[in-house]
Amino acid sequence: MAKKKISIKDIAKSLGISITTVSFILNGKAKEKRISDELTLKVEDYIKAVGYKPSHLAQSLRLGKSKVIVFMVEDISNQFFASIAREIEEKAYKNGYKIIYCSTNNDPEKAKTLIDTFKVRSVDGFIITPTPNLENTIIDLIEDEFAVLLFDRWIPSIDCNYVVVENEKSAFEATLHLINNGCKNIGFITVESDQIQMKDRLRGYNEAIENHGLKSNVLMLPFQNPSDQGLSQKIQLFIQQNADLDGLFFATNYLAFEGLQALNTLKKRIPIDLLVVSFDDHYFFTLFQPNISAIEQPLESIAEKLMEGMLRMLDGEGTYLKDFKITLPNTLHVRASSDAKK
Amino acid sequence: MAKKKISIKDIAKSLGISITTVSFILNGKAKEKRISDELTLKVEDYIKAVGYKPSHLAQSLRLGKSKVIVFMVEDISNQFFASIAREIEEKAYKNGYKIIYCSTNNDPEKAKTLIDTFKVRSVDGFIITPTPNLENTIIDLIEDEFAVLLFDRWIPSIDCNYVVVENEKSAFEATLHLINNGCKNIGFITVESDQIQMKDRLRGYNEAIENHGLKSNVLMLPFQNPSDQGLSQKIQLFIQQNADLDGLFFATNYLAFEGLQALNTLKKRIPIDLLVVSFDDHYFFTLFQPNISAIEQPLESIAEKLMEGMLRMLDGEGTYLKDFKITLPNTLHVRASSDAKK
DNA sequence: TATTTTTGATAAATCCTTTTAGCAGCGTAA
DNA sequence: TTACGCTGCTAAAAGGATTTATCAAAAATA
Repeated sequence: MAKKKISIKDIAKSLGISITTVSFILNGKAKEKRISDELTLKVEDYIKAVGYKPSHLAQSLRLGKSKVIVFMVEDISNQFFASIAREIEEKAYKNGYKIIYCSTNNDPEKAKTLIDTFKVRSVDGFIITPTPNLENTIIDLIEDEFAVLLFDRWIPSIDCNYVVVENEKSAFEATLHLINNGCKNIGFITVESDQIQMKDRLRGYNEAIENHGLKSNVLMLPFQNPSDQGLSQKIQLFIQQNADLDGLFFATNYLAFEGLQALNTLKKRIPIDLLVVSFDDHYFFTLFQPNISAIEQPLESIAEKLMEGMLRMLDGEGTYLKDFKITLPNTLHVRASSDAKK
Repeated sequence: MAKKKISIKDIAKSLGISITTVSFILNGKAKEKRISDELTLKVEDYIKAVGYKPSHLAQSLRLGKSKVIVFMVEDISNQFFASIAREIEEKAYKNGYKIIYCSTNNDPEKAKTLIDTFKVRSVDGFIITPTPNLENTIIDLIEDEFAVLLFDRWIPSIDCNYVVVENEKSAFEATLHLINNGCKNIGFITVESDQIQMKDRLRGYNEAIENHGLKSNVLMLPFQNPSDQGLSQKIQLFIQQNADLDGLFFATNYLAFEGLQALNTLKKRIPIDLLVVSFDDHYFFTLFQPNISAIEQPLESIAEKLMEGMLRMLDGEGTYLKDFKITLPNTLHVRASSDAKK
């Protein structure tokens, strides 16, 4: 027994006036369009009484704006992305926008397909963690005047707005922190990937190492699904082959988790045998014994900046924002795992 | 320089035929509507050549279906919900549906507001983890002939389809497992909540306890944001006040994390001093030393069933599914934390 | 040849809104 | 009296699709 949805036309008919008048009143243009106060009030009362709500579909069709933003990440079940999703969602709803999400799995083909799908679904904007080889798709998007914002990584070769963090600087500082705590042989464990944030982290590490005349020692793991097997074993092997390691820096938290397993298996004691620090802080790092030092990305600021940029594009300044290329600072949390005084 | 979007009308004009014909061909009704093969081919070629894609907005408006499903959970940044989101998303896109997500924070007012918002946005279906006091809102939803599916918890007082897990049975079995491993005094740590899944877990625990003539020992923590402080201290106190505890059963994983902190602080050794088991398995439980036994919910099956139900409602059987009230079994993973033979 | 059927296509209504252009009616100024 | 401006409201187009009802021409039947 579904209540038939009431439309603007029904209201007009019931009140014996025109659709136009109702629409003007609905959109707060009564004064501007010289609708009498008397009629305005009458219509407003009636609308409230019947609980009329305009159809957003029809509005979108008419106005060419859907108030939908696509949030496309590598994997929505990843804690980092899920947390940002949560913040974004909050801010979007507050401003009358909805968020549709999708995961690329870092697969360029899937990303392209998804973007194509959404282009024709008349969404207004895209917040994207780009996969490799996505340049042209993103260029098209911008040319088609969609609002586009990259985050987590950006694409140097194209002029597209983004919100990222200081990967290089923080990696530099974390490495420095290990050095200052007495490490002479620091291993950097990362993942084989074109992702610019990963390259930046490696660069930061290498700079600090070189600055102090140390030897770079990098384990580059194949890019694969975090839940895949074998990562831990590979890290184990690396540690065994480099008996003189006295520090480990993990380029992201899931590598650290695997690494901690490896250290456990090898009966290496943290921070006695080795100091440990990781990029991407995680609740679990404070649960683990000893607590693991980590670089925390400012999730809330990232989300804030993303929505700020989106809203500026969508609600006013148009799809091109001059210089909305934002790099946010991280926070290094020093915990027991890298505290030599322990 | 945005390419102007091409519409069905443009195609008709370019080809000198009617909109109707184009539409019929687009919808695969060429044969049925006796459009000649020759013309059909010509139109299809043209459509491919210009890369025309129909406007989903217009289709939705016309057909009254938007191909959008709302996924409303307590908190999308929670690993459990995020993981299911990921699975749902995958299956939805495969079937031409989009997923809009939102988090209620378990706040009934926020939930109602969100549902109201989406009702007028003409979404087709709702997948919901209900907050308290949501009965009437959900009844309205069903009366308005939206496709509705509850999950994680359901509402006994209303006839609404759902997908949940065997909370009572699994809690019973986990408690039994502790008993069989020699526990005489098992503490159950849960959260003050009307949520039916929490009540069921408590009931399962109590049944097993009573069955074996043991004493029920429940710590009911106030419902609050997991990141709030003080949970760990409260658990600590509980453990100290019950010196004879030899087993702990956590009703959900974030309580276990807090509890593990507490045990750490108190220098309690697992599984020597206490056995530990938790509801809701988590990656960290296998990372923690010793590995923590836990009950794993079948995420993929849950997502599968949810989408199966949704699709049946949306693509055919209509909004009322007879007896789609599904309870899925969990898996108890016995690990070092509850293995007395250790 | 006259009538009916089939074939191949289309006009127009509909979904619900926004917005431009315009229409009466009335008072005022010339 | 004529012209003009203002007031209060509305008709109709547009946005992009689907679908019902209809129509002309050709083919089949009587």
